[in-house]
Amino acid sequence: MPKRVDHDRRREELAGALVRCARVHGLHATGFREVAAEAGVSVNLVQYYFPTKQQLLHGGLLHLRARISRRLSHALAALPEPADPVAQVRAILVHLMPHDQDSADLYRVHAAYAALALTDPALAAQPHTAGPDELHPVLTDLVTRAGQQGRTDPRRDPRTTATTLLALATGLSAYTTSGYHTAADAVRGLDDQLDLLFPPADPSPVRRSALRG
Amino acid sequence: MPKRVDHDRRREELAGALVRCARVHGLHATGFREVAAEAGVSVNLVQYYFPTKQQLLHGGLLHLRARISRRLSHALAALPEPADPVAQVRAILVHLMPHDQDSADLYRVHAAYAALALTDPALAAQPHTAGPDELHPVLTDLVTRAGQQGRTDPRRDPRTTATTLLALATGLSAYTTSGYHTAADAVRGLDDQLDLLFPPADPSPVRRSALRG
DNA sequence: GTTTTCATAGTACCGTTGTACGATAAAACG
DNA sequence: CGTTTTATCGTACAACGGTACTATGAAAAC
Repeated sequence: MPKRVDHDRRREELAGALVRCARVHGLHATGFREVAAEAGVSVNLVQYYFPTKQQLLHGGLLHLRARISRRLSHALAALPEPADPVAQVRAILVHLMPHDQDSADLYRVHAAYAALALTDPALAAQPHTAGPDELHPVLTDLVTRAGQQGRTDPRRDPRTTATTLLALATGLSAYTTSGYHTAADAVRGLDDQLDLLFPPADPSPVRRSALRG
Repeated sequence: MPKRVDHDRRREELAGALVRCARVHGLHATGFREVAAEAGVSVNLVQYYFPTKQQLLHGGLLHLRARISRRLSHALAALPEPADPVAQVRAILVHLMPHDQDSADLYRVHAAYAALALTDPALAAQPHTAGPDELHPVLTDLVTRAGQQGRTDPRRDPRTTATTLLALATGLSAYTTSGYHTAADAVRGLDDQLDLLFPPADPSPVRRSALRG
């Protein structure tokens, strides 16, 4: 075997194996032995790259976040060019939710990390474990831009709208993952909310005025 | 010690101890020994009432659900008499969210159960583990009643509205529990959404018309 | 060509966990 | 009063977890 190995690459492989295990048996039940078996290497090799379990878990979290972030970038890049802020908001939220097999797996494990962080201070100390820390400003900015284009009620606080949308996506994702409804239902719920917040410039009767006057 | 003991009572006590432990160290890290120590009894006594760990976990879940349900009933009973459906919806959702120490603990452990159910088929098989199974019809009914009173857009599907509200409450609760924002912020977000869905019969300028025509 | 370094493997150790077994005091029952 | 039941306890056992120690073949360095 060669002497020099790309440690980062190897860590990525092992972190991928960790996520693959956690997706099935859960994060708490995934240890060195399972990861090693999944990756097809010895137990000690896992320890060679992740000396302690905390580092292993941390590596898995980094891997997870990188994959989610990559998916999000692709989704945004695939949007048609005249960047519509509402469409961007929708793209971000939809691709945050478990809408296909891959994203369902990612969300599942991410939820497991979030649950673990509730009681594990070492994980909670890691930035971006579960919260919308870095996404919230982005959404706030997009919502603000949409407001400047007159797409929403100017009296609404964009930060509140961003929080609401993120929380809704989170809740809908949780229900999808629990099997309470389908991914399509979740997307429908999200679109419904987007229509409510950013009413389409429609020739149809105005949504709300029907029940006034 | 007396010969006859109310087993159900004892089980409640032990389940309470389980929840108290899980609140701090997490559900997966809570075993017979911690529960026994928390309850001030021997390890074997816990096993006497919950022979296996699955039964112990199941007992804790039942205890949890009973307490949440009791809190909800009290919240609904405390409402002023001419039952306003929107106020009832709000009461249900607010008291589902972690808005004080007790409900924060309950939500925390409930979230741990939900996370565990994602990978533990035995828990997932238990009804009402995490989903809004029994609350959704209630909310749908209340939203329908609100619609009959002309409080909301008649074109909206009450079931969709109920799902949205539940998912929003879930997401806001998750962020509160993760420490991303305060419980008051979460309630504000919920109230904002309720105002959006059920605009107050206001003398003030109509919310949405400001940006049309 | 020898020596050092490095990636990998096997195995062993110790703590913890769920679970089982046996013991005991007290109450109930005859 | 004796016996049986019952709530409780202490201890033990087998398995599994993370972690540490040692070995080994191969590449690199000199």
